Amino acid sequence: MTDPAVQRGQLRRDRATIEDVARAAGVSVATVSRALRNLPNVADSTRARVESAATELDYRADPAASRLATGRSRSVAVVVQLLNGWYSSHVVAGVEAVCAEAGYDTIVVGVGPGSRDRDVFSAADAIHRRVDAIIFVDVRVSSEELAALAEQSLALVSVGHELPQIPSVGIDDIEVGRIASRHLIGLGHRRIALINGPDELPFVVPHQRQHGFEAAMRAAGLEPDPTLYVPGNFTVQDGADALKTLMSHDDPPTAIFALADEMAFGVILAADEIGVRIPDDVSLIGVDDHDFAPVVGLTTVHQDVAEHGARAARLVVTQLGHADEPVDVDPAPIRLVERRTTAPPRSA
Amino acid sequence: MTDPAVQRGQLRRDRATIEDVARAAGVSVATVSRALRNLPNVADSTRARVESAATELDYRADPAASRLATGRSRSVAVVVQLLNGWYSSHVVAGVEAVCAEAGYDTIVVGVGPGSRDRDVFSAADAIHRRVDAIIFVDVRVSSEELAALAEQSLALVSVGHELPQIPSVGIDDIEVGRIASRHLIGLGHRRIALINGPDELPFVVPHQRQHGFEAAMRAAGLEPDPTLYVPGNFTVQDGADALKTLMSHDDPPTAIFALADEMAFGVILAADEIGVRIPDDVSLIGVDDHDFAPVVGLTTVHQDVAEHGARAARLVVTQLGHADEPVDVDPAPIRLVERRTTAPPRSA
DNA sequence: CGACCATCTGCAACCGCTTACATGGGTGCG
DNA sequence: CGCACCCATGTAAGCGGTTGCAGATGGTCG
Repeated sequence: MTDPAVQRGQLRRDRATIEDVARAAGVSVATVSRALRNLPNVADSTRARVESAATELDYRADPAASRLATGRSRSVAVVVQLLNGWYSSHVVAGVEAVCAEAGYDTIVVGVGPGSRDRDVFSAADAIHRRVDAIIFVDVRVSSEELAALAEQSLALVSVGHELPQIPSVGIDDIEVGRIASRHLIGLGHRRIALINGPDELPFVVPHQRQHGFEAAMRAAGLEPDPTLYVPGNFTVQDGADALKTLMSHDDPPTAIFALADEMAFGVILAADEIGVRIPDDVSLIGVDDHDFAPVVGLTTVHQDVAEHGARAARLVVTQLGHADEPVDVDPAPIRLVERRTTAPPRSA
Repeated sequence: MTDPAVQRGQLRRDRATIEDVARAAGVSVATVSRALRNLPNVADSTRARVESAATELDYRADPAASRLATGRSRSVAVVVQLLNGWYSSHVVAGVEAVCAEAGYDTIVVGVGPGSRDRDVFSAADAIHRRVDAIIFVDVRVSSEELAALAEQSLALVSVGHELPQIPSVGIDDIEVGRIASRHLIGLGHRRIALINGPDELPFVVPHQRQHGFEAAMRAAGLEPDPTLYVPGNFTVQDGADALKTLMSHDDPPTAIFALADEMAFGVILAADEIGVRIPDDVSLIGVDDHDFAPVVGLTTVHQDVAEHGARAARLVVTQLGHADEPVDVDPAPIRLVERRTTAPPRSA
C-alpha cells in the first residue's frame, strides 16, 4: 500500500529516544529518566530543562523498554467468560475507564464456553509476563491456579463472586434476595416464586440470592415453597419458559422473583403471549437494573455493574502501588427500584 | 498480604530465561531463539533438543524483551465509543477471539462520550508504541489523525463504517435498506415510515440505509414520504417516541422500518402501551438481529457483528504478516430474518 | 579553614531477546 | 584431491530504558 520500507517498519518514524532528550537538555540519560518520572534528587532547574526538552521533542518513553527494565508492564488483564454479555461488558467498561486514568492498559481475554475452549489456565498462561494484574469477572478459578498466578507476583481481584485468597468486589447477594423479597412481601404477597440459577452447578450468586429470599420469607413468618422454584440459566428464554411452568402450577404464585432481569424480560414476554397481566395477575421483580429494565418498567434491584469494574481496577491499581488512597472494599451499593411490574396481589 | 518481598517483585519467581534454555540444551541463546521461533537453518535434532529443554523449563519468551528487540508488540488496540454497547461489545468479542488465536493481545480503549472526554487523538497517543495495529469501531477519525498514526507504521482498520485511506469491514448498508424495504413492499405496504438516524450529524450508516430504502421504494414505483421519517438516536426510547409521533400522523404508515433493532424494541413497547397491534395494525422491521430480537419475534435484517470484529482482526493480523491467507474484504453477509412483526397490511 | 555531609549528576551494568555477521564443518563438483 | 558453497551455530551488538554506585559540588559546622 504505502511505502513498503515504511511498512516493514525499517523506517519506523524516528521517535525521539531518551538519548535525544538527554542531548537536547544537556544532561545524561539517567537524569532524564529520573526527571521525567519525578524521582527525587533532581534539581528543579534541571527537571524543568528536561521537561521542556521532552515536550519539545514529543518524547514518550518506549513502554517495551520500561517494561523490560522495570519488570512492570503497566497493564491489567480482564478475564471474562462472555465478552459480549451485559454484565461482563459493563464491568470491562468500568475497568477500562479507571485503568486508562491511571495509565494502565486494559487487555481483555475471553475464556470458557463461547471463547474457543480456552480455559482459565491456558489464558493465564498466555498472560504470562504481560500484565501486572488480573481481574477475573464471573469466572471460576481454582485455588491452585490462583496460587500459581500469585507466585508470579500478580495482583489478583475477582468481580462478581468471591474467589479463595483474593479480594473481590461485588454486591451482597444475600441482601439482594432480601430486598427483593421484602418488597414483594410488603406488598402483601404470600406465594412467591423464584426463577433461580442453574440446578446443577452450585453457583454462588444465585445461591446467595435464594438464601436471602428464604431468610426474608421466614423473617415474615412465611415458608418458601420449593415447588415454586424454577431453575434458569439467566437467559430471556429461561424466563419465558419459567413463567409458563409457574402458571400451570396447581396453586400459582402471585409474585415472581427472577434472579436476573434478563429472565424477568422473558417473563414479561411470555406473559403477553399467554395472556397473563403484570402486575395485575402476577407481580414481577428482577435483579440488575439492566438497560432495558426502565424501558419495560421492570421493578428490580439495581446494581452499578460498571462501578464494580471500576472498583476492581482501583483495587489493583492501589495494590500495585500507584495510588495510596484506601479502596472501598465494602459490597457495592444496591437499591430497590420500583417501577410498574409490582403491585399488591389482587386478593389483597 | 503475602511475603512482602515477593510482592514488590524482588523475588519474582525465577522464570527461566532464554539463557537457561540455552545452557540446558547445550547451545547458544541465538540458536534457542531461532529454534523456538521456527526460523530456518536450525538442524532438526537441535531444534528438538531446544524444544524439549524449553518445555522442561516451562520457558516462555518475555514479551517485553521481544517487543523491545523486534519493535513489534504483538498486540492490537480496539478503539471503541461505548465499550458496553451491544454493537461494540460484540465486535470486541470477535476481535479478541481471533487475536487470541493468532497470539495477539487485545487491548481495549474507550473514547468519546461516555469514556471521560478522551478523544481519539489522546487515545492514539496513549497507544503510542504499545500496539501494532488499531481497530476503530464506529468511531470517527479525521484524515490527519489517521495519517499521523499511519506514520507510526500501524496497521489500521475501521469497523462499522468507512474511514478515509484505510480498509474497513462492515455490511453494505445500502443493501440493508433495500432488503428491509423490499420485504415490506413485497408484503403490500405502500406507506412505510422510517425511524432514522440522528438529524444533525451526517452519520454514514443511517444515511446509507435510508438511501437503500428510497432506492427500493422508487424501484417499486413508490415515492418515499419524508413526513414519515422520524429521527432517532438508536435507543429504545427513541423508538418508542417515534411510534407515538407516527401514529398521530394524519395518514399513518402501515409499516415501519427502524434502522436498528433497539429502536424497533421501543416501537414494540410503545405499541403495547398505546394499543397499537403489531403486525395487525402496523408492520415493523429492524436491523441487527439483536440478541433480543428472536425473543420478541422481531423481523429484522441480520448481521453478524462478532464476525465483523473477527474479520477486522484477521485483516490486521494478515497485514502484520503473520498469516498470508487473503482476507475476505467483501461486505459481510446480511440476510432477512422473518419473524412475527411483519405481515401484509390490513387493507391488502 | 578543613572535614563532613547532603544533593545532584553521570557512568555503566543490566533487563531478556533478536539478528547481522563471523566461523567452521560438511558436501558437491571439477 | 581441493575449492567453493551451503548450512548450522556462535559471537556480540544492539533495542531503549532503569538504577546501583561513584564522583562532583556546594554548604555547614566545629
